[in-house]
Amino acid sequence: MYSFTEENYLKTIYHLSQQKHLENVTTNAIADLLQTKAASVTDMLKKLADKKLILYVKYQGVNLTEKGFKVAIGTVRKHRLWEVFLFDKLKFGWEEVHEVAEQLEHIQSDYLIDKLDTFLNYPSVDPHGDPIPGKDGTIKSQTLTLLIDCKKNAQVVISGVKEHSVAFLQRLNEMELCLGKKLKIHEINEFDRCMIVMIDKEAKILVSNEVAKNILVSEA
Amino acid sequence: MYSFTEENYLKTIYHLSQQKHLENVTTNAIADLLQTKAASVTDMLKKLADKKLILYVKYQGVNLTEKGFKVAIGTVRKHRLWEVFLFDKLKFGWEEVHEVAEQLEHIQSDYLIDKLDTFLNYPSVDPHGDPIPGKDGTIKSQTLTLLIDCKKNAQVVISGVKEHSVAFLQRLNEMELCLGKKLKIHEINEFDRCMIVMIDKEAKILVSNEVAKNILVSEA
DNA sequence: AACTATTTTTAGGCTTGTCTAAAAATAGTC
DNA sequence: GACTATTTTTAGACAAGCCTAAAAATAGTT
Repeated sequence: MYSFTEENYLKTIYHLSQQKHLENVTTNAIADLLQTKAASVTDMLKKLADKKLILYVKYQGVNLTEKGFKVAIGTVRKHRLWEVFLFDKLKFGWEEVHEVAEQLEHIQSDYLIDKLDTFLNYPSVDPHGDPIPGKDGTIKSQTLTLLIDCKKNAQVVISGVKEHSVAFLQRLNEMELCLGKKLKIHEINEFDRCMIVMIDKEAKILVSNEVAKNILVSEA
Repeated sequence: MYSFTEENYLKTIYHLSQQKHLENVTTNAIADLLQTKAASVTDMLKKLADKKLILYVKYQGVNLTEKGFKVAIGTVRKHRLWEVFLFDKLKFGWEEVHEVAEQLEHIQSDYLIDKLDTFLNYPSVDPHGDPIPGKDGTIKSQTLTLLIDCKKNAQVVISGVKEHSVAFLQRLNEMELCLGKKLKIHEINEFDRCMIVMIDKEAKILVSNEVAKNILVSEA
């Protein structure tokens, strides 16, 4: 099995390679995300390369191997299943689930994860709308649109968020925006692209373009 | 907060001091339970003493301080709540819960444990009948009797086990004995003290004295 | 009280994962 | 193409936890 730290590195490399398709993941990018120093990252990259979990060329960044990808995707699966548990069952707020799931994702027991998946009734997305990889490592990713890119009078459902910070999610809580809310775009301001949006055919609220840039929607 | 390892040492010292009342806990006893070497234990005892978690006198064994006791009892509380979760919600067998709970007990989040306690509806015992310490560290321990010490015709309820090994618990599974089962002692053999016991007023089964020595019961 | 067996501690070393400071490689600019 | 800024790697060190082997303390026996 792989250590807490190894799983975290692999998961981070996975997330970064998702963001910047094709390109190699850089040492500094990993250090930033893991809140550690570049020198520490280099050390770990050598060890992960020795274990054939990544392809590492000095000064050229890294990519996951098939083997490393499986570990990373497994960690993401565990993380997101635990998030669903915390949100659905323990009634955590969606801004609270990430931190605790960062710990829970490293519990080592495939049996546990199978049982948890069953208990949660095989969820397909986590509380932020991110897809949960299957046991076999496949991900069903829906193509979502940014709210900011929607046209006037469009009717949509909130299906995800691009930004995962606690501050942003709390901002959405204050506006009573959460996954599954149905929106109709009533007006779009020409100057700053802020929107006036109707929630559940009732309240009209103002959504700043900064907020709208980070909300993912699908057609209603 | 305290590390995974520190919590394990404190929990072990707690369990040992429960067993052998009054007396100091010895280095070797800790090493045995934690499956490590005496030299490693001595190292850690010094560190725990520096942090005022234990009272340690060279060659004389250790005792928990108030501070160390709180950490230990907190870890036991977390362990047993997770066991209830695994058993009640995820449908683990009672012989399967311990191993995974050994990992889950080290997740750091008081908020999580509060929420879990609520979700489980404030259980007072774990799947083996052991009491779950309260948030304040108090334990309501019931005084239970060993099945072997019961008299003929006694009517009792299985309320705990003295032995926690997987092998023993599986043995009980085979005999369909579990927590809450009502027993009536039909006969006690004079020679080897094995018992013929009626389960739920139906099946009569033979319980060896080795098994009866490790089952805790309360009056029906 | 002395001798032996057992327990516990010390000493020195190893691994994992981290750090700082300095060196080397790469990228960007004139 | 040379010079500078940035990124990355190397070198050496440190803390946590563990180990083995040897020394010291304690306990048990006669």
